[in-house]
Order: sequence, then C-alpha cells, then structure tokens
Amino acid sequence: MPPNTSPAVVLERAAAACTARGLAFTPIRQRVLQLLLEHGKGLKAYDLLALIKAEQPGATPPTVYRALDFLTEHHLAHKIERNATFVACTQENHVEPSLFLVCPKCSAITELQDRSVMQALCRALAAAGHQLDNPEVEIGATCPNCKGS
Amino acid sequence: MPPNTSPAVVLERAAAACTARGLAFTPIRQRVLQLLLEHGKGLKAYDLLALIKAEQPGATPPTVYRALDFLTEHHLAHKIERNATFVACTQENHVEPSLFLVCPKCSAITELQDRSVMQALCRALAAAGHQLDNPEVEIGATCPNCKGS
DNA sequence: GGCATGGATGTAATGTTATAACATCGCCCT
DNA sequence: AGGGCGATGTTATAACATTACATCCATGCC
Repeated sequence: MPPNTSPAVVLERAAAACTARGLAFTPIRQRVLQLLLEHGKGLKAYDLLALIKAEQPGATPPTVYRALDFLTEHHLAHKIERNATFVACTQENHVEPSLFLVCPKCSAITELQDRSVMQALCRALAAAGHQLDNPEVEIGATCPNCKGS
Repeated sequence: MPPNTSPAVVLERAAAACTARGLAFTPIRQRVLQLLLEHGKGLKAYDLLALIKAEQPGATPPTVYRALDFLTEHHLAHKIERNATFVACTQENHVEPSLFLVCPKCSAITELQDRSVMQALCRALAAAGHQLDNPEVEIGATCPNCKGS
C-alpha cells in the first residue's frame, strides 16, 4: 500500500466492501466517510454535522451519528475516544489490531500496526487476567511535526 | 505495597504529598478523592456531583470539576478518557508510566505497571517519529470477572 | 490595625457531545 | 397490493464540561 492512499481509492474500497457484505453504502454514509478522508485528521461529530448541513440543511445530530455508527461498526472509520473525534480507516486489512497515535497538540491521528507491541501487550494483559477488548488502542503521542515545539 | 492499599492510607499519603509541595488539600478535594477511593471503580463527574450534593446542596459542576482538575494535575487521580470517568491513583510512586485497563462491561479500572510493554511501545513510537505524551495509557480490556460472560 | 494579593469556592449561564423516541419513506419480496 | 424492514427525518432531551464573574478568606506587608 502506498504511504498515502488517496480518498478516492479508499472510498472505492469501502463501497466494494459494503457490496460484498450486503451493506447499504448510502449517500450520507459515503459523504461522511469522504469528508473524514478529505479532512485527514480527526473530525468532531458536530464539525461534520456543520459540513453536512451546508449541503443538506435538514441534517441533525442523528444524521451524522448514525452514519458514524455504521462506519465504525464496519471498520471503515474509528472513533478516537480521548477527544471524541472520528477518523477514516486507511488500513486495507483490518484483522490486526492497530495503535492509534493521537497528537495532543494538533489532534493528528496516525494509525500504526506493530505486531511486537501488540504481543507484549496481550501477554501482559493475559498475565493480569484480562483480555484485549477492541482492536483499537489509543496512545497519546506527540507527532513528529509538534515534537519540536 | 499491599495488593489493596486502604483508602485511609492513600488519603494520608495524598495529604502528606500536598503538604510537602505546598498545595492546599482542601475539604472538597479530600472528599472527592475519598469518594473515588471508596467507590473503587471509575466514577463519572456527575455521579460524584450527586454524592457531593447530598452533603453540600450548593455544589454545582464546577465544584467537582475543579477538585478533579486539582487531583489529576497532581497525579492523585486519573481521568479515563474513553468513558469520561475518574479513578483515584493507588500507585505510590508515579514516575513510571502505567497502563490503565478499562473493562468495557463493568467499567472497572485496573492500574498496571509493565516495563517491557512500555519499552516496546516507546520503541515503536520512536520508530514512527512520535513521543509518548502522557504516562497514562488506556487499554480497553475485559476484566477477569466479566471475561466469562 | 488596614489593606492588597491571590488561591479557593460560589453561582449562573452556556457550550459541547450524544441519544431517545417516534414518524415516515422507499425498497424488496411475495 | 400489502407486509416487513432498514434508512432517514424530526423533535426533544440527556450527559458531560467550561466560561465568566462574584465572593470569601488566609497570608504577608505597610
């Protein structure tokens, strides 16, 4: 996979994945994913709502929350809990758990897959009698751009 | 340290730490920490507010948020971002980063220190050009009690 | 003593994030 | 045609958090 997959390609993959699984990739859902992809960094639900509203004045919170629920449920987007933002998933293959590096300064999100960290983590969890719950692990980490400042 | 340090001991340690650092461990702050300790698992700010209000009817959101800000700023408590709960810190020595295991079912919080996981994590972050931001890393992990169900 | 200072708290209002509940639409299937 | 069902529209409200400004009170200084 190229370092930065273009929004168009990701969208197309998402459409294909939905078709394959019998899911409805409706215009709203598609548009929300597109906005997330175009924006790049995490977007808040109400920012998204404002963008949608510009095109579709009747939009309300449920409009975007429902689309986001769909996208996150089907692993086309992720919710970053720590700052209540949403980000498009750009990993083709989402069987492996990912680390999400969230920059506290600029809110940029970097999705990172690292087998050895995950193994160490799962081992430690198992030793404590726990079990990794969801494959999205958020880490607060200053990004390269903000590290200097 | 014994496996479960008693609330009284932790409170006393907190009071000592504040005195040593010239901080005001006021009744409200003390009471909030005490409630967190007694409760054991994560408490939401408004649950805490309800408890405080029972004793002090004039309490409002800022009353508890200010106490929580104080406690988290001075590492006497932690905020669990993923479900907006707060938990007392029970580790005596908070120089080392900790993992916070958050059970998605029952919201129990387990604080875990594991050097090897942290080292693996920091190595992976460094390789990606990032730097660990805060020493509190949250992991969604089903707890031993909920694992069966 | 008088009084300025600054941290802590009181108080009111508001901002931000998320969901509940119910109505309606449109498609597919028979 | 009509039933079923998933998606969407619509209204209201719940849940979480902050801003802004007023007040209080302990301390230190004149």
